[in-house]
Parts: sequence; structure tokens; C-alpha cells
Amino acid sequence: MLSDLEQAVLGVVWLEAPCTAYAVRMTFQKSPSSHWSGSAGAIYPLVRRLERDGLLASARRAGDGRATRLYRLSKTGLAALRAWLRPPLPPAGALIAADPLRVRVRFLAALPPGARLAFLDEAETKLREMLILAESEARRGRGADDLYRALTHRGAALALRAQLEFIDEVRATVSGRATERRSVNRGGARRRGR
Amino acid sequence: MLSDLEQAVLGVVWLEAPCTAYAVRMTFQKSPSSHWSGSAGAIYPLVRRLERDGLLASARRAGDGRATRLYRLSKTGLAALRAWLRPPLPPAGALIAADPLRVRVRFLAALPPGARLAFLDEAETKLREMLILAESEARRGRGADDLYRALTHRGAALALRAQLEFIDEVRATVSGRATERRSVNRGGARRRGR
DNA sequence: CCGCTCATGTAACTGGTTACATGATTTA
DNA sequence: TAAATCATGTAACCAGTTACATGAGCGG
Repeated sequence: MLSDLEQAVLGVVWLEAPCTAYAVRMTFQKSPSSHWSGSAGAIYPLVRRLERDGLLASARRAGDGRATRLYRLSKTGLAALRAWLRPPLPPAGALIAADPLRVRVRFLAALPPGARLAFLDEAETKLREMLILAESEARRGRGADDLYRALTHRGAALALRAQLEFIDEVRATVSGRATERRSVNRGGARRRGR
Repeated sequence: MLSDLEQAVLGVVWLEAPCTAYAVRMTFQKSPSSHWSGSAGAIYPLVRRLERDGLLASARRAGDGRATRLYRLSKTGLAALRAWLRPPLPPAGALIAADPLRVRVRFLAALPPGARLAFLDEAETKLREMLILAESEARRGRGADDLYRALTHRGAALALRAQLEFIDEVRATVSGRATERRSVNRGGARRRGR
């Protein structure tokens, strides 16, 4: 059974093939969120292992004196990537993300009441920062280029909005008011009743 | 600088003090999501380290022949927990969760078109499963008991709803239709036409 | 030709997991 | 009294990080 990182590497190679391990590294590093740093010590041994197991195939780049290797997915590699995406999916608990913000809120009562709002305010600032980033990425390249790239950024935006709504509810509790719903959207009057 | 797991241990001890390391372990294990397994090999050395560094204090339990130790937060420990919750927060990228569902969707195009819906359907099933769990937990104990416990479950529910909305948008794309907004809430006559 | 990026690699370390071992206490 | 649970611990292992080293190719 391959790890999520290994599967993600297969995925990236599938997207960018033929590409070097270095390119895969860069893809991970440029990603704003991912908890994978794409460090050399992680990727190179991993890629070699995937090749050894027949999931990746490699070729030298023509006219390159370096040890540069261009990778692509083998038949087995594609099958592995597909199997990862096919039912049965991992158990429900493994599908939901461990939210570092939520963990903190769990212990927010440890802070003196006055300081709690400061936490929420800064969290909101940082989340909004990420939100405009994610939304601009979602807009960019919504052409046929890579539909799923835009879509995942859209997913990030939705997640961030949910976190902002959460912050709002926490704030309502912290400041002792009843939970009145306010919109997370900029300027939008969009709201579902409960 | 303490790791998130160490901080979470401080938090749990703060909540449940006086409590054993074993109780902390169980708290992590019972948690449906957390990527921390609360394994013995992780917790016991960690707790001993926290005590050595003066963040935790311990005492024997009266009339217990075992090596049972009851832990509580020291002054320094409480200060550390608070510092963790106080600005400056970690950089924006560290606040957002790495979503295993979104990673998969990034590579969904690797699946033959027919199989994509199967993925989305199973994901939806599992997410809804988690959602009813989170929402019942959020309702349970909304008294003064532990306000923040209920609140974090509410946060989980919001995150799950966002994921469900995401799945819906992906489905719209996969099945080639334009993105029309539908409610994620239960009770709706929600159904996708196929 | 100098410096930047491309490209690969390894060694030392860290933090967590699994799996096991031990024994006291509680409960059926 | 047997089984389950409480409670602590350790050893072997694994995956990923940091930090370093090396060198080819390329743009100014």
C-alpha cells in the first residue's frame, strides 16, 4: 500500500510527464498549503523506490551531461494511481483534514477572555489573506487548460470560507452574544437559513 | 518551540487535570479525526519530556500500587499553552489543513470519465456519515459544560459541509454541466440529475 | 566567467508508528 | 478467578526534515 505522498508523486508525474524528480520537488514546494515540503531527502529516494517497483519509468534527457532523468508513469503506475482514486476509499476519518485552527480553538478557554478576540482577529486576517489567493488561483486558468487545478483551488476557497464562518461563530460565543449568522462573503447577502 | 502535538497534550492536560498520561492517550485515540494516534511510544516519552522541562507537574495517586502518575499544568505550562494561542500565529499556510480529498480530486482526471462519479459518490457518502456524527456531537453538551468542545465539533461540521459543496461542484464539472448552486443542507429535495 | 537555476544525492536527526512486555486494578 | 481494562514503558522501525555537497547548464 502506497502512502499519500507516494500517490501524490505518481499524480504529479502523471500530470507533468515527462519530468524530472526535481520538477516534482518544485511542484510541492510551490504549493502554498501542502504539508509536504518536497525536500530532496524525501523525493529522490522515494522516486527511485517507485522506479525500482516498476511504477515509474525513466529515460536520460538527450544531450544533457548531468544525471538528469525524465520520468513517466508506467502501466502499473497508472493502475496504482487509479486504484487510489477508486472505491473503496479510506475510512471516513482519514478523509477529513486535521485542522490546526480547530485544535487551537478547542483550548481557547485557556486564554483570559480579553485575549481570545485577539486570536480570532489574527486568524481571520490570515485566512482572508489565503482566501483571496485561492480565489484568484481558482479564476486563473479556468479554461480547458487544467480544469481540475482550478477546481482544487476552488475547494480550498470553500474550505477557507468555512473556517471564516467558524471563526465568526466562535467570536459570537466568546463575546457572549447569541449565535447570529453573518455572511462570510464580501458584500454578499448569500445565506442559507438553518 | 513546542510541536503541535506537544501543545495539544498541554491542552488536554489542562482540560482534564489531574489526569494520567494514559487518559491523554485515550483522548487522542477516541477523537474521530486527529492524525495523532496517541500511541504509547509517542505520548509517554513526550509527557516525561514536558515534565522534565517543567511544563507539567505530577503526583502519585493515593493508594495505587502502580506507577500511576497524575499530571497537571505548571505555571510555565499554562504560560506555554497561552503563548501558543496568542499572536503571532503561525504563517497563513500552516493554518490551513491538508485536505486528503482535495489532493485526490487534483488527479481525478486520471480516472476514466465513468469512474469519476463513483469516486464522488463514495466520498459524499463518507462525508455525510461524518457530518451527522459531528452535528450530533455539536448538539450534545451545548450547555455550559464545555462550550468549546461543542464549538469545535460545530467547526468540523462546517468544514464537512464545505467539502460536500466542493464535491457537488466537482460533480457538476465532471458531468459537464455548468456550476449551478444547490444546498448542502439536509432536508432539501437535493438530488443531482444525472 | 560569474552567478543563478537545474539536478541529484547523502548523512544526521526527529518524531512518530507498531508491536511487544509487564504488572496492578476492576469487574463479571 | 478469569478476563478486561488501566497504566506505563521500550525497541525496532519508518518517513520526512534540515543541512550539506556536488556538479552541469545557462543567461548576462
